[in-house]
Amino acid sequence: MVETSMNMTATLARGQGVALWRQIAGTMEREIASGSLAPGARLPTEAELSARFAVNRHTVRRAMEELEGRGLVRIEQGRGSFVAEDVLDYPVGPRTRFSETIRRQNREPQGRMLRIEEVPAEAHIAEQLRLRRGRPVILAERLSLVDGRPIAIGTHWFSTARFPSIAALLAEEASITQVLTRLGVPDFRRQATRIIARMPTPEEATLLEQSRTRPVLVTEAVNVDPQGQPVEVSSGCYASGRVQIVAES
Amino acid sequence: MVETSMNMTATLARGQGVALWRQIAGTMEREIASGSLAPGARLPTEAELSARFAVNRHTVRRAMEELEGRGLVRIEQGRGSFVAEDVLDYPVGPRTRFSETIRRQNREPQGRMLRIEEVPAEAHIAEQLRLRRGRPVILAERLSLVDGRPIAIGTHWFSTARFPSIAALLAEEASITQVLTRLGVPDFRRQATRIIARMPTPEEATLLEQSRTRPVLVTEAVNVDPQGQPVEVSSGCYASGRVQIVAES
DNA sequence: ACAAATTTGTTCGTATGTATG
DNA sequence: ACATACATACGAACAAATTTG
Repeated sequence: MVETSMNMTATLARGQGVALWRQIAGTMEREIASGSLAPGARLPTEAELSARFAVNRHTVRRAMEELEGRGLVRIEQGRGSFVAEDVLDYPVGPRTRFSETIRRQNREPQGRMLRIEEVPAEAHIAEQLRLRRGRPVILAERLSLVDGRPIAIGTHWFSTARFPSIAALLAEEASITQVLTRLGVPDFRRQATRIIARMPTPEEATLLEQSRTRPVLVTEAVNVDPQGQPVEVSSGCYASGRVQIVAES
Repeated sequence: MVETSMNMTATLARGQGVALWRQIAGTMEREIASGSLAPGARLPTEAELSARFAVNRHTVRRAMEELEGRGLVRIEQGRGSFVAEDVLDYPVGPRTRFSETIRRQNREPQGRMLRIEEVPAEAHIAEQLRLRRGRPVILAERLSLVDGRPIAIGTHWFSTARFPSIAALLAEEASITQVLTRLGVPDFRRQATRIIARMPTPEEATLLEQSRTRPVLVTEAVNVDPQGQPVEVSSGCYASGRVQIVAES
């Protein structure tokens, strides 16, 4: 149970021409705007709020509906209500680069390499890299964070034959772009990005600090060099609710 | 219980240099390719297959893994295995038009209008149409089908002030593009498309003939006329698993 | 809301055949 | 001939997800 006694029973102006639910919504909006309720923080339950404001639960619900409609809170049946976090725009386009796009939104991008392995190419990875199935490929998996919150799991496949030394470089250097530059591919372009939705695996949910009942967005794309040769197959698994993918036209 | 006696116990060549699981995979691949197992059809259970081929369940599972890896079947824990249906590519770009993109994939697009209503504009719809909140807007909701299968629910908002007669036209004519042409907007362009994933509402799941435990992809975009004036806010709710969104670069 | 039945997923263990050096 | 590694195949038990009653 959350300690709520710090909030003394709020006094509302009854019969003064302003509906109680509007006063409640206004009070909560101020608390959210002031930062005393941080983004992502859990709000008191409807029962707690109705006790605090000494009103019926329906009145609180009307106020919460208003706040949800204005995008200030997020209400989840069976879980609770939460201060809305601003969703991050994740643009996809021919020159999609993680760090740049994040910094353009005045946020701080970070990355943590999860694993780098050499594995035999699965059928569809091999096809896109124009290799034979089973050929060795380097698989690099990285967790991307923004402002300390996990945002996406990126998985990248490279041909070992084309980039024999890439594993070591990836281990040192965080950025895929920089690693490819050092390997003689200073420029590459993203072809079509395919986007699907699915439920996360337990590991994905843990890494993304996300409920297992909420879906993830999954992208897949091939990066090609200026000669049109495939350089990398990359896949991203995004925490839905914290990210929206923006396809620029 | 499904009647399986029509399939007599298949005879596999043991000890002839071809692994049993490969023979099983080959047999099932032929049955799928021949069309005797149609796309979307449920395959026999692992238990039934292991009886049919007189092998251990692991051996059947190894064969199924192979087929899944090659994209021929889809295996779902607790439900069963199914012959894969090809996912529909749904491109988003500046000139996205439902019917054209579907026909280009040699499929038959259809549409069914679900409702046309005049409602007050919610905050974010109003903002994108550059109206004041609460101003009347026409809301049109349509189910899109391809080859008879529901694919997406499209919702469209238009300013009543700008298009006073649009409701009647939408009721007659299926295509948004044609209706706008007749209203003096022969050309429009799609700006950025935002894409998120979420769980469907019960109504959405029913309309899309989809399990409520599978997510949907939701797109939102604004169409603007050549002068840059917003013409329409449109949102699409896509059955994940039957469709993938393709962002062209 | 709960329980049962069905179906796939995972993890043990055991045994055998085949390719390699 | 032998040792080793690897793929194949079978068996049992249990876990997890889904559907049905």
